Amino acid sequence: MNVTTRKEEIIVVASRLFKEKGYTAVSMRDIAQAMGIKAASLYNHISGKQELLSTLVLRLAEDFTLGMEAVQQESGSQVSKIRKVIELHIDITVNASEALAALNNDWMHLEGEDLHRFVGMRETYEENFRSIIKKGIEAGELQPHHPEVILFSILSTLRTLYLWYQKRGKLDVNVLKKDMVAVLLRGIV
Amino acid sequence: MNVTTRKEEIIVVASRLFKEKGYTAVSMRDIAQAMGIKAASLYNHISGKQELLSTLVLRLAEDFTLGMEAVQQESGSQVSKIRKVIELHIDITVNASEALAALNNDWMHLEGEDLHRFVGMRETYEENFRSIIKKGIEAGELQPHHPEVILFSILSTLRTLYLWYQKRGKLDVNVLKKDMVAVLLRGIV
DNA sequence: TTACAAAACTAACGTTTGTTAGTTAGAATC
DNA sequence: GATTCTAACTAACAAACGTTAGTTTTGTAA
Repeated sequence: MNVTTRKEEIIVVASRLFKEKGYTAVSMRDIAQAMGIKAASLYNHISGKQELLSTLVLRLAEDFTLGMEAVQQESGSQVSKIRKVIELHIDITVNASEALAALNNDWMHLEGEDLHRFVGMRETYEENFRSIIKKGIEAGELQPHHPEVILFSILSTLRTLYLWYQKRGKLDVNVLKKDMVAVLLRGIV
Repeated sequence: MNVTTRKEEIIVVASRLFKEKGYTAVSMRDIAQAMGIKAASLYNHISGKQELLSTLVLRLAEDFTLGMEAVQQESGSQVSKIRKVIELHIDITVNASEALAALNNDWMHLEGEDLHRFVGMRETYEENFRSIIKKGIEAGELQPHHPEVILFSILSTLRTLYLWYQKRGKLDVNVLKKDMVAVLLRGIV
């Protein structure tokens, strides 16, 4: 009994290469070489390059969607929901930092229904987040800034967290959560 | 006398395509078609695809470097320097939003000395920013959070500004500056 | 030992890629 | 009017691409 299938191994290797050079710049021969086999052998396990991308991206997109739905159904304040969203991003980043690169940079190379589905999920996600922020402003919990500025200030930081969170030594996840919540909610001055 | 050279037109078209699909996914035939000419004709004006990328990226990188040097030589508080950096990013974003995509996503496809130079410039830039933040914390101007968290929270938002600042209608540049400074410095609660 | 399935291989395919060479039409300069 | 320059063209190249077909090796179960 093997703990991971060969297919899963390919996906892991591919996500690492995609992170380094981007989906288009990585060839099937690159992926094969990184696994010590020939390109044609990959096709015993996967249907093609596109499957690698769509698996990586859509899996993660569903994690985000489910996480956001859970947050949405909570009963606390809007600020506490935002805190939950921040923690959601950090949790996903910590154990899927490679695949996040594909989600952020290569989603536009999805094809057909996969592309359509991803874009829909992303729009829904942003709309849910925007709704939390607007309610927070209405309730007087948040400063009355342009909601779009608030939304994308937070989201930009969370989305690119994968690029830097592991660069400088090991930031403990809980410390990171605490610091990021503080910085994103209460600022730095 | 023409106000822009043909070469400059190619660079503009290329940056637009690079933003949409990424450097590797854009072919010379794509660029040529977008200009209504054949791929081979491009070579009357440029030396190759790589020149397009390095021109786009290094030009912008120098803008950032010069801007940061100017900020560094100011005499105000560290917080006012950070405010200047925020404004610098917004100014560059507003009139070079296409090229910023290449700088953010495709710099790794630079070759040889160009790659080396870019990475050096980016490291210096981050180091200068980090230094401002550290001094700000020491001086008691900034909250004593992990400097790395502060640095990349701000930088992530500024670097991906090009992705969203023009999506929702026209945000006036000065309003945008004011809002972003407020959100990034003082938070949202 | 045989049988079977999993996972590798070699060889090749049709396309697309960036780029070069050589040519041509029109405008500017002498 | 002859010459030079600019900017387009056609044709073609070698290399790299994703993928397919058919074959061989390897490990497991009967």
